[in-house]
Amino acid sequence: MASELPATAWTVLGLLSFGRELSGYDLKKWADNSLRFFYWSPAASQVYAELRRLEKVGYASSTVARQDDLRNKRVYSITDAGREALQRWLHEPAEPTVLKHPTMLRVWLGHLEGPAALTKVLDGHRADLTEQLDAARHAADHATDDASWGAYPAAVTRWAVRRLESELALLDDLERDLAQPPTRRNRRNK
Amino acid sequence: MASELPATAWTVLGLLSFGRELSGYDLKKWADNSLRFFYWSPAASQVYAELRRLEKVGYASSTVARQDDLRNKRVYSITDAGREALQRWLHEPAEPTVLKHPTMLRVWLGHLEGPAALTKVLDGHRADLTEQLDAARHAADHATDDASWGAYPAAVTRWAVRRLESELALLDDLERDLAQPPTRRNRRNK
DNA sequence: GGGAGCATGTAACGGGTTACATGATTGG
DNA sequence: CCAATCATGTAACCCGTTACATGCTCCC
Repeated sequence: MASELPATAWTVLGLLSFGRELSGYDLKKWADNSLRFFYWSPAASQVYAELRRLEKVGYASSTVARQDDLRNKRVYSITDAGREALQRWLHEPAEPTVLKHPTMLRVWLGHLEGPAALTKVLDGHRADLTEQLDAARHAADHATDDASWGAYPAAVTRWAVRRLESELALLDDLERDLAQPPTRRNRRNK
Repeated sequence: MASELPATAWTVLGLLSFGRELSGYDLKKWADNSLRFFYWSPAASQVYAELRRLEKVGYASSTVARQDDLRNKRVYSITDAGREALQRWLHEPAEPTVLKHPTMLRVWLGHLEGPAALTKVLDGHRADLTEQLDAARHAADHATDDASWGAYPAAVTRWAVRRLESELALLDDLERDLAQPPTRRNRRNK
């Protein structure tokens, strides 16, 4: 059973499932400003590769759209078979969530460094987070106003915003914890 | 400059940096009940491969410890060069955090399904989260009581617990949001 | 003139996974 | 006796990345 196709193929097919005709270039752009906030954005070359694969198995079809005179691009749309396959995939149990947090790994190795260096690491991370939060807020506002992608993507981008906000809060908690770690005794009882 | 070694090598070396002599088997176990809560746990075969690599570049050294008569295992320890290299690595800017959330991907594709199927997906995810939370709490309690790994790993496991708790809260928020999405109008102004 | 955006790819590489093999010991 | 745990690896595979190539058009 397994999965029939790699994760990237499903996400690309997912992008197509909103009913638009999109080129590889478009797909990469949409991935960059929606998918990346809760999943990830494949390399451009990978997008093209998956599109060719999807077409080969009949889940997508393409036509060449000439726009001006010599400007050509190949646009893809999802097929009925593709939509069905995607639905089947949705019903399978979700793969485990992946969280790979290099900053926490560095904190975890704090004994090599001491508190001073850690503060620097944490500050850097906080800066990254606020930057991401900003981008996510823009995406969420846009998705909330522009109804054309539907309610679900909008809700998910708002989720992404709240997630980043709570990551920031978690960072503060961590710093407090490092300054004043709980012990067996003073641990609030669960 | 880049990174000299793959991420797994640094995490394995990190495990070794706590000063114990550990076998590949041990390493895999420690990864499973600490690292995996905020980073990830490499396959056993990968652990052995990285250990051989670390030894080749002089960041770890190994000796064969025979325990009974014929039970042998190869135990590794970090070298001075290894500790220095690890410290250098800590100082480089952290790689971006990776979050790959298959459940949110499914919600994002909610238009293929409708609310009923989504509830099932979300319930499944909630079950996963509570299970993980349970495991994380055990790890955190253990790390808080057993001082032998030091304060930093303990603080990070507690961070992991809080993170999972807030993920659960975020799930509730998402469900409320899906039931009653904000619009341009009623959006709290920011 | 040149950089940015549009548009699509190829080639090489490697990190990490799964599946499998082996064999010993311990405990129900 | 069999399953689980200890303990270590090999082989095949492939997903996905980086680096690179190409060429057009628009705009400063």
